[in-house]
Amino acid sequence: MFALIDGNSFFASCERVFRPDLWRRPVIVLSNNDGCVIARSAEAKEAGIPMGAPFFKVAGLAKRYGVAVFSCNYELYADLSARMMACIASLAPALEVYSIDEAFADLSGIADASALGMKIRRRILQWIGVPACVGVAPSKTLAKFCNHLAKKNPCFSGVCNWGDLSQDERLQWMRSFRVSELWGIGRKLGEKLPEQRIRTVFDLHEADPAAMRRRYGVTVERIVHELHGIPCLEFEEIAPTQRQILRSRSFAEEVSDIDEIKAAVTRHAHSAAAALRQQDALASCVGVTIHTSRFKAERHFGWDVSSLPAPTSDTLVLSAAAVRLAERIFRPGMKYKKAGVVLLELTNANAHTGDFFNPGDSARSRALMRTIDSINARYGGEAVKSAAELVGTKWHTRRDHLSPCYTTRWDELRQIR
DNA sequence: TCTGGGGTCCTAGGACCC
DNA sequence: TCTGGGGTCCTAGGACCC
Repeated sequence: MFALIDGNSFFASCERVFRPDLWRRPVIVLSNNDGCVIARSAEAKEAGIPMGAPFFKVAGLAKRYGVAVFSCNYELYADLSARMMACIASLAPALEVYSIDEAFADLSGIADASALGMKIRRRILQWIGVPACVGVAPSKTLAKFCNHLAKKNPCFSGVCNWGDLSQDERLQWMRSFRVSELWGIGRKLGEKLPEQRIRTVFDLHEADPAAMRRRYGVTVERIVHELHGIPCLEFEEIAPTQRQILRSRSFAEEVSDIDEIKAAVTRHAHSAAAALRQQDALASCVGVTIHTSRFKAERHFGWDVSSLPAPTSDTLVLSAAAVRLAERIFRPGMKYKKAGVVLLELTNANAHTGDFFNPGDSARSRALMRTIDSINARYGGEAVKSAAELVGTKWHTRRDHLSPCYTTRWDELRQIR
């Protein structure tokens, strides 16, 4: 049996943890650069604010309903997420962290899964302050579906166990949900399947797996099996190693100055390299993207990659390569809105065999990186950075509604008088 | 004026091997 | 000279997830 534990409106709930005055008010959280709505409390959904809407289009609506608006405070969400995962791990035998707000737990051998689900939910609410729902079922897809039921239907009190439902109830619930709401069915399939008279989750459950495979590929065939309780997706307690690391951000304002582009690219290279070292990996290849706005007539999507002489995790090597690429793809006179750095061809640092003529990172380089990482861990992610990053401010990310990092910065602790 | 960021998997087709 | 059968690797593009 699998359980899927999922924080409700997670980012919005995180913003409420230290703000009891917001417990009944509508809350929304915006994407980077205050671009789009990416999380909404139940009250904000009721007010009619759509998911993914550009903020400038719903700002009037938000004001009218007294919605509390927040810029994305990823540092806060990541810390509360880690606490939530630790809390689940204190009760569940094995955990697969699926995303920042969700985890699968392996409940094989648990006698009363519903009772455990209730306990997990209560503990997360009490220890972390975030409401969560639990779905329990013999496959991941059904666990997702049950979690969805628990979220939408108060009759489940936050925990829905497939095993507790009669066959009639199961079919009834499957008939009442559109196929497009199912995990693994996205926009395209959600449009294509109804053309073949597959409109509800029940219709897909009744479909012939072999025919589904022929028409839509192995992914849809697996979903059909999973709906019958035949697991096709494995429980992955140990996350597979990442294949690429990407850092990119939109700019607050358009940028035409190559030095500001280089400042942004340097920042992203620093951040990506830190993530690389965090997972004990080396990169053999680095790529850079610079984009003008998608919404303007005159456009340029610049992109190039270069191979490094030896696999490395040295920020200075990676950022120098990234800056060279940026210089190569930059077109004078274009107004850029976004830049990114991607690290590719990742390998495990501990399994790496050096090349006699190209030994890669020196002991001196590794010691320097360790020192930078430990200073940044203690004093904040950008305590040590390249002087190149000090150029300009247009490339910075807009974050006009940022909340304090209540749990990770001494000077932003909540004060109570 | 203002429109996010970070990932993975699958498939088809081409190039190449014996 | 031409052909059949079996295989791998790489890439681009599409689709999906949160």
